[in-house]
Amino acid sequence: MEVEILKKKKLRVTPFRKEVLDVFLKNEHAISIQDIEDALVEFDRITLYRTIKSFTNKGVIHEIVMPGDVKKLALCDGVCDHDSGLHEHNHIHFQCRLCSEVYCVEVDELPKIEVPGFTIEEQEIQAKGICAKCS
Amino acid sequence: MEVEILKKKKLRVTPFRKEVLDVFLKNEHAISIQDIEDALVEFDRITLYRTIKSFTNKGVIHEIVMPGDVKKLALCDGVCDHDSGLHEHNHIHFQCRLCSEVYCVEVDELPKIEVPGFTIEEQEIQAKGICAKCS
DNA sequence: AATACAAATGCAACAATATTGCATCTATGG
DNA sequence: CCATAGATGCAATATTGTTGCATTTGTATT
Repeated sequence: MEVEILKKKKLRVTPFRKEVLDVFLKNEHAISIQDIEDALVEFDRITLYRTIKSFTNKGVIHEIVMPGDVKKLALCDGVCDHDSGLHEHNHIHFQCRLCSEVYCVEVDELPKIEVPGFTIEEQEIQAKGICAKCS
Repeated sequence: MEVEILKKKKLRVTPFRKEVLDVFLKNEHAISIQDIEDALVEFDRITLYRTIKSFTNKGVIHEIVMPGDVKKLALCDGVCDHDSGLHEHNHIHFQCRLCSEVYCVEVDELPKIEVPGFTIEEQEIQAKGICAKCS
């Protein structure tokens, strides 16, 4: 599983990368760098940061920053494959007011915003409320 | 101007706070903490951080984090008045791909997203494209 | 299977960003 | 004008992220 994901994105397969990827695969919600550190038994912090950067650049994961919260990371759907900026997501980022977890939620269609004078090329939606589990 | 804003939000009026508020009033786009530091002649960095925190808590300003960019700050419309989380904005956050500036753009109506199982209470939209000036 | 080489790792040092404690000062309501 | 809660300034420290460099490892190629 981890191997296929890495190979598909042309990333070299190493034990450490598989471990990091495992942490993402074991969580259905977005995780913080601290969460990853807690899940790993022994690791080098610098290598972790570089791994995260590689994963982000190749579209394996993407960053999510909810207002007032630490940066979180989540697996991409498989369509992301560029080096910076917003990714082509068909999902919104949702944070639950009760459990504080951040989820990437699939939506059929994102509404198109129109703003006079501005050309909108990409957009992302961040929402807060109550998640399915806490309802 | 600065005094009214501060008093309305029940914040004590000090020379430093007026200076910081001035920096916001002089920019029509969101600014980084670095931008504020550059605009001030002599200041205490810790006091600046605390001022920003007070302003944010009282809804004078709000944080904007665009993917891959540093945190930026912008004045609130006047409707924000709570201590954390998303604010009740009627605008979207827009970053220009060319000049990199971040703008809060007023929109008549934000589209409502529906997600089965999730109760969405607040939402924020982040967009990228070309701004009015760079068009 | 051996090899060559680009890429990843691990360590040290450091840079940027943000917070806490505490003593002092000041804006504001009475 | 005074009392005092809140703001400031300084020192120390925490958190988060980066860079350089020597060494190791994964992968494609022979």
